[in-house]
Amino acid sequence: MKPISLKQLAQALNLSSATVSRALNDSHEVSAETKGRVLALARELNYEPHPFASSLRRQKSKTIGVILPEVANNFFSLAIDGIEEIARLNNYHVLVYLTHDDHSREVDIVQHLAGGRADGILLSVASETNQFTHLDLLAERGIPTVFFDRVRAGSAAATVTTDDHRGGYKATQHLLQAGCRHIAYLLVSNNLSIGQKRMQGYQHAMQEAGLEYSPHLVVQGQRDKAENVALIRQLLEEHPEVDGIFASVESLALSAYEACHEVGRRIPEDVKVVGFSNMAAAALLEPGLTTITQPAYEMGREAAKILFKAITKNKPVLPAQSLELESELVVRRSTEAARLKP
Amino acid sequence: MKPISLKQLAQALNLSSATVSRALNDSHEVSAETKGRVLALARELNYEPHPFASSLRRQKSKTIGVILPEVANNFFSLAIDGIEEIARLNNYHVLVYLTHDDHSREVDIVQHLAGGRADGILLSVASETNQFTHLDLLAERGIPTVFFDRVRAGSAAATVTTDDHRGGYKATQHLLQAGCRHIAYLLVSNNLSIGQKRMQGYQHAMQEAGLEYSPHLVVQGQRDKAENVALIRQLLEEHPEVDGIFASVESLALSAYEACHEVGRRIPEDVKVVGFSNMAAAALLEPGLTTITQPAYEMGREAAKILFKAITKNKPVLPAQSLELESELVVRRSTEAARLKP
DNA sequence: AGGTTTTCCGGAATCGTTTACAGAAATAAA
DNA sequence: TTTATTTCTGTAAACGATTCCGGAAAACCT
Repeated sequence: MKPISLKQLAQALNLSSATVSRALNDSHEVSAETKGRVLALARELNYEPHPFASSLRRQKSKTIGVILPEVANNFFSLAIDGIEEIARLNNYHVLVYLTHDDHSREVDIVQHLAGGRADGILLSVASETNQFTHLDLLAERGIPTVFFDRVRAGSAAATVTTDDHRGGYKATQHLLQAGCRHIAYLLVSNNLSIGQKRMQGYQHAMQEAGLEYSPHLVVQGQRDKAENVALIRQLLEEHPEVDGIFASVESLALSAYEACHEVGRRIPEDVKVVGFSNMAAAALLEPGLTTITQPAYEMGREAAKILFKAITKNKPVLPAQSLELESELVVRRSTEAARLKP
Repeated sequence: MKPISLKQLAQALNLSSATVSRALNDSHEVSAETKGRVLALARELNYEPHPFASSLRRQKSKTIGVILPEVANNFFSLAIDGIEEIARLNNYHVLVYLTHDDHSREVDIVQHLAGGRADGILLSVASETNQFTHLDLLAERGIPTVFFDRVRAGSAAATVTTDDHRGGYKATQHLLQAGCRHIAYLLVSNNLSIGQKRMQGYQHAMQEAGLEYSPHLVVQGQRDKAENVALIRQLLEEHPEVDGIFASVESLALSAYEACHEVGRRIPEDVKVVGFSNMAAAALLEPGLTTITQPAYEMGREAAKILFKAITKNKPVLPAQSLELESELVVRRSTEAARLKP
């Protein structure tokens, strides 16, 4: 019933548990012969060390914690995929926690993890989070932390992000080139790093084109999807001049599509849409959605790699290790310029 | 630097660690007064019990393992969401592992988890898996296991599934009603429970309509997406009579769309498509995809609930606890009958 | 008062490993 | 041959909690 313990193994071999432990850890101070005997029986009896006993003694959990706002989201799903891959290569385990963008939940989780359950943490902050005192605990405890995508503003830790400013700029510029003049910006939260940076890129492009930035064309989404559709719909009705929409996150791009349908605005003829997105089906939408696509899988991998470098070297992660990966503009029909009559 | 231990806490209070432990666990054999003192200082010093020490002694990991084929998939993402929710309510932690449909990986993971790292397991088997000896270990060790969606055929454990047979039947019947006569069936793996059951539903409906089942119209997908598109394309070219496609998993529905585009078959005029899917954007595809939608979030929740019932009662999960939830046919334009000329 | 039961607390063993320390045997050096 | 070194193994003390016992003090009975 219960798995076999090292002590039992030792008894069966007429050895002390110390020797057996050393043999299993391939220590140099045990003869080749006994090593062989131990390994043989261990394999035969299907022995494996109890993870927590080992963790307790070594003060290593062999586990990392991943804290995400949500997982029903193509970006985070792909990121988890990358993270799990690197963790597996390092023989580590992955605990996943979801904040659902709730700050107090984020604090709870971090506090729990700081208790020794994880050797390191990958974090994409909740949109509600604007206080970061809970992260000080991690620093005190010396638990390396890497932020990814949604990062802490002036953090002392490493971050893995995409070129959000540039992405916002590229998206907006693309809309401008397609002929848009009144471009709305949709974001999910004002105190989120990504929302701000992407917006700066948006403003930058607008300014460069000699267009003035209008706060009325900026819509901040809520957590509820139906509400977002209503908000965008309201925007379109109150501002019929809007001829372009830049959604800084995937879900808002979809809401924009729905809102346009509802109020009868055709994409791309009346309104052109571009959005940050990692949706596999972006090309199959009606019409195909022009996207700024982040290398989500690679971001997960890279963030995990940085974390493991810190864990294995037992050093804190330095901000200097931060990485900024490039996002890609994928042009599809949602931003197609009006067709010339043949 | 290091978190405070129970022993230190006891010392500071001039109490034995036994008493402090009991106080923290709200034992009846410690006076209200000392209980108060302990709790107060514990809170002040931000004490929390070391998870592994506690786990080691109590032989409870407070952790469940979730083994999935992949996470970049709307169904599994939603399921994780539900699982995490229930785990949190039970003060449990969630380890996530991905098999990428690799059997040997599944075996590895299960063996690791059987070592005591998890108190229970939620499993959606890899498509490669057709041997289940690795699961016997879990039974021996008394680790409760609940399968969900992709289940073991004649398993002795509980399962949470959707009415796959009925779903397949409904999908096919819907295509038939829309006028299809040559319906192709796409599945991901022949030894997967879901592929088989959904196919039975398909065959059932075909038979009921007096149509004969043709193995040539059944396509088994590979792991690679591009390959799937090619396979479906080949099907469409070799069998121009195909006027309906039923994709038993989401990714194949998308591949079907692409294949149709490539060979110039219009949906729904030439070919109608229906697929199992949990894509949020199904309605926004070109054309909107008719789906059989599974209650993925609820399935995750229910599977987790069953698991926790077993964990807290320390009983194995019984097959009798199995649950079959209803899937829903959501009709969209991809199966719209040919319009009558006005 | 004497006996019995509660109430409350501490000592020490325990969970299953790892590792500092020590010591015996074997080998090398003198 | 004696001494120094290497090679191997074992004893015991950790890691940080929980819990079985046992016992002192207080409270409850006659």
